[in-house]
Order: sequence, then structure tokens, then C-alpha cells
Amino acid sequence: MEHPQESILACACELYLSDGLAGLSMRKLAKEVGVTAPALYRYYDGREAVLADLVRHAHHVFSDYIRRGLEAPTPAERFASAAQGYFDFALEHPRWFAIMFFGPERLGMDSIPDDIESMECAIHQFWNDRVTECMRAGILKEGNPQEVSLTMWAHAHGLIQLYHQGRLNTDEDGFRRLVKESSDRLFAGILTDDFLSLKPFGDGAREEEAETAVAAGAGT
Amino acid sequence: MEHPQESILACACELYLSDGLAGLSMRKLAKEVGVTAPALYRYYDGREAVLADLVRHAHHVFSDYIRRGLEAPTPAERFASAAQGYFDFALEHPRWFAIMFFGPERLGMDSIPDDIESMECAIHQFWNDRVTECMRAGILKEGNPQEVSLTMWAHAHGLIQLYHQGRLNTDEDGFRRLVKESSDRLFAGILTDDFLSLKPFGDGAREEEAETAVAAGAGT
DNA sequence: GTCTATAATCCGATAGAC
DNA sequence: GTCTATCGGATTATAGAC
Repeated sequence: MEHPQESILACACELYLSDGLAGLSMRKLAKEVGVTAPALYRYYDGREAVLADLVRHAHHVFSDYIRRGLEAPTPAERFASAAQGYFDFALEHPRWFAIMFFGPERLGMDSIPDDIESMECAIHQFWNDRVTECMRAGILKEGNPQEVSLTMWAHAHGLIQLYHQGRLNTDEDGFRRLVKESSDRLFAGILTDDFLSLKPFGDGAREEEAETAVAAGAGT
Repeated sequence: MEHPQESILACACELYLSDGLAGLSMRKLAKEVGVTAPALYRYYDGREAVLADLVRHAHHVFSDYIRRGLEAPTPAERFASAAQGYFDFALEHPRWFAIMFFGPERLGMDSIPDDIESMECAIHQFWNDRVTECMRAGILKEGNPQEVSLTMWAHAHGLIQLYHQGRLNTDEDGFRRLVKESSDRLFAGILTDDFLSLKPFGDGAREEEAETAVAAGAGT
């Protein structure tokens, strides 16, 4: 190959997707590439560096998924297609989804490389932009976009995690239905109006923080 | 010790809590116990059996947390204290929380032992009971208790996962505040009333399934 | 740039003596 | 019931020849 690094990374992807993290060793990777293990160290400082590139790759694929449909005309459509892309990515590429949320300990690193942390921040910003758009369009209640997007992110992330761990006892079609129904509940609320008009669970500070919101831009 | 199994398990807990799953080897465990590795095999068939007992232990601790306060007088209080116990457990014992959601692959098992799966089902039933109670009390909108509890479970689980992976950039106090605010949003809904009365995102089948719900018992 | 050879560890699990 | 000794395997990573 003209660019050894790329073919090494391609083989690393293949190995990771088929055998998982534990199955990705420098020896197996070398065998897959067609060289011996020491040769890999010409292009990667070690296993950690390979894993870091895998995480970067996952972020690129993920980014493609959530950004497709970004040219839709309305904020609601842009949000919906981004959310759809999120679940599509998680369901079509569970291992790529997983490696994005492994954390440094699981990856055998001291800390996440800076450029990867930047990609994570870019994702946060992306969702903040979607939420801010929808607030301005009057679709979402006013509020702190970061906190509102956290609520939706946590809900989606939790659903996916539970499904991937096989704790929902359903197949992919059933899961997609569950996601839809559960999202509807999140959007509409689950408390009765009677109870809501009386007194919510906590101190119920939900109205007086409107001025702290609506500030971010719309780029990535 | 009079009961070798128990002291082995105690050491295994200690080792797991300090060094994580990867740090728990039969050799280290033996050293911790004060014997040599082969002696362990008198009491455990192998590493998998030790891990299974760790998962069982985690479930017992977890169960204590979510069931404390179960003698409260109202369904709302019982639910609130159970939810509080859930987050307390996750924050005070992150590694015990984590091992409950590792899945067989991560534990190096073919499948989860039956008795552990039973414990997982008992947890599901516990939350279904809490939700059913609150529906009957008019606190939660009528609906399928399993699906409503899934929405709340996913939200809580996702929040905890994201926090434990350090993706929320906040300390424990800040996280507890985020949890409170995000839960309020989930309870009350995040869409504007205007948009909600028009047409929710999907087909919006939320009213016509009331008769399928409200059937479960109230015991654990 | 790639190889052979190897260092240095670690692992789970077992056989058989005591 | 515990030990010593060991099997058989894995891993990352390096030294030095070619």
C-alpha cells in the first residue's frame, strides 16, 4: 500500500468490529495487515495510538449520521433528522457507538487526547444549536439549551445502552417503536395536568430562568 | 476463617472496587486472601464464578438502596425515595453500579446466570409497581406502566452513564442539581403547549391506550 | 522498513505431593 | 485443603540484523 497507516487503520477497524476491543491486539493486527508486529510501531506509537484513531474514526462516522438532513428547511425537521441519525448510527454501528463512550480507563489511556475531546465538544454544540433553533421557532419551551439537550441526550443514550445490553427484551423494530413512544412521553410530559398545576416534585423552578437561555449561534 | 468462600468474596469485592474488573485476577485475589491461586478453585469453579458472585453482591446492595423508604405512606413518596436511592447508589458506589450493567461479553461469560436474570426481573417489577401505584394515585398519566417506567429509567440511566464517563463537566453536587432539573423537565414535558395542542412529532397516539394499562399488583 | 528473536509480564487452570 | 511446580497461552514492546 502507498499509505501504510491507512491500511493499518482499516485492518484495525475490521478487527475491532468483528472481535471487539479485547480482540484487538498488535499481533493480530499485524497478522491481518500482513506484516509482523514490530513493523506496526513504525506507524503507531503503540496500541493506545491505534485505539485513539479508532475513536476518531467513530466520531467521523457519527458526525456524518447526525448531520445528514441538516439542510432541511425547518428547525423541527433538522432536529428530527439529527435524532433519527443518532439512533440509526447506534443501531447500525453498535461497536462504533460503544467506543465513543468507553472512557479513558476502558481504553487503557491516562486521558482522552485533546483532539478527541474537541470532537466531543463539537457534538455538544451541535445539539445545543438544534435545541436553540427549536426554542426560537416556538417548538420547545424556553430554557437553558444545554440543560434541555442534556435531558434528551440522557434519555436517548439510556435507551440505547439498555437496548444494547439486552435488557429491553425486544428486537430492533420493537426498540424503534419503544423509542418513538418514549420520546413522545418525554416531549409531552408524564405527569397529569392536575398534579402539575398543583405542585411538581421539587421546588419547580421552571419559568424564571428564561432569560438565561437563547444565546448560542447556529454553526457547528 | 470459618467460611472461606465469604472471605474470598470479601477480598474480591475489595480488589474490584480498587482496581476494577481488569485488576481482578485469580492470582491477585489469592494473594489478597493469603493463599495461593490453586486453593481458590476449591471454592470457586473459576474466575467467572467469582465475577458472578460480585454481580450478585452488587444487586443486593442496590436492592437495599432502592427499597429503603418503601414504608413511606404515599406512592409519590415511595417513588421519590426509590429514585433517590437509585441515584445515591450510582453516586456512592459507581463500580457496583457499573458491574450490574456490564453484560455477559464484558464479564467473559457466555450468558448471565439464571438467578442474576431473576434479580434483574425483580428490579423491573419493582419499578412497574412504583409507577402503577402513582398512576392509580392520579400522579402519573395513565398508560402502560412498563413503558412509562422505561422512559424514566432510560433518562436516569443515561444521566448516570454520561456523568460517570465525565462528559457532563460537573462535580457531584452539580450533577445532582442537573438530575433534579432534568427530571422536572421529564415530568412536565418539554414541548410548548401550543405546539403540543397542534400536532406532536409522530402520530401522537397517547390517549387511546389507557385501557391496556393498570393491571399489575403492588408486591415486589 | 521489515524482519527474527526475545525480553518481561501477565493470565487461567491443572497435576500431584503432602 | 493447601501447597509447589508447571502447562500453555496471551500480551506489549524492544534490540539488533538485514
